Amino acid sequence: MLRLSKLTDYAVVVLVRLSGMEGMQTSPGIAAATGIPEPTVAKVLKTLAAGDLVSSQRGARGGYRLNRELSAIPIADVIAAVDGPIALTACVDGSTSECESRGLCPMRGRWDPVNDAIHSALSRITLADMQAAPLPALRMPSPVMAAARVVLQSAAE
Amino acid sequence: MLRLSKLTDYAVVVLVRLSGMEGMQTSPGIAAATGIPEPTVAKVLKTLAAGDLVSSQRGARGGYRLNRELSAIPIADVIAAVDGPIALTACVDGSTSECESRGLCPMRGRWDPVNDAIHSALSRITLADMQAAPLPALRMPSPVMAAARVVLQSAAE
DNA sequence: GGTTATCCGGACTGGGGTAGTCCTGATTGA
DNA sequence: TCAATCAGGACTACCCCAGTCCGGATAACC
Repeated sequence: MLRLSKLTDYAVVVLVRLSGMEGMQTSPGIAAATGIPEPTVAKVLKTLAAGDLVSSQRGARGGYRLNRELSAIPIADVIAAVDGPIALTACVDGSTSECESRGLCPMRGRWDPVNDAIHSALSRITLADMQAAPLPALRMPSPVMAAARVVLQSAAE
Repeated sequence: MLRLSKLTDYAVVVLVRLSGMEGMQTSPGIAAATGIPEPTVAKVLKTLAAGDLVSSQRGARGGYRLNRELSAIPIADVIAAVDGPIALTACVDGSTSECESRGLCPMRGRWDPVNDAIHSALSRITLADMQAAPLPALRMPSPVMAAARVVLQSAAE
């Protein structure tokens, strides 16, 4: 199974939460709203700020806010900010360390097309594509929406 | 960084090696040819046999052989055989365990489009695409091939 | 039928990486 | 000046993977 760090999952949750509210939001506030432990939220936000996805404001009444809309944030950017460059193996992510069986390995560099394919796939999906009506305080204006929610529910379980 | 288990990388090397030789091959033989430790090769081969990518033959003069040609093996199959189902997060891989912040998490099931995109990207790339002329005993029939090798070399480093 | 070569399945362990916490300092507004 | 908040780093505990090892089963050869 391809594994994504849990922090990336948290990052998506946090970013969606940020987009849902006006103005600045503090990490304790986001933690309370999402159920993610506060120190972890702070860690994620700091990482996202370093990746230029959010801006921070220090001091009293400070907090974080989104730099771009969700639809302008491909999931690849989030993964890159939290987990580093997108690559499947250590062999091909630009590391300079030598592979132990370098002289015999017939696969050197061959993962590149795979990495490219994944990167382009992830670049085409934005957070807006992943976003849906927030589950808490859900409004159901129509039976269609209710049906949609059932589908989403079962897909998630 | 998306991480692929090292075993998957080994699996690709082993499968390419299997395709390069006629008849049965033993795990010690493959280990010697690839530089991968013998117990690890055996482990990979057992996993691949369970995934129906290779067939095994017990007893003296036994060994392993490919079930299909490289061009008929998408990399997605290899990953699925070695690492399990292709999914980015534990949330969406069919596990029955509950997410700790289930009621608040707005992302339940939202990774599905991402997983689908990655899966389809990986299904389009076969081992034949990743294979190239084996580096040991390399033949260079034309300057074009020599130039190609330089490109592959630099891409791998 | 015995011997040899090989695969099979599981258990075990050490190391690396991640998640999560904590602390100290810097910045800003009241 | 004080309180609220972010910044940056260090630290620890835990989990998972990589790699090894062992006893057993199977098949070919002599």
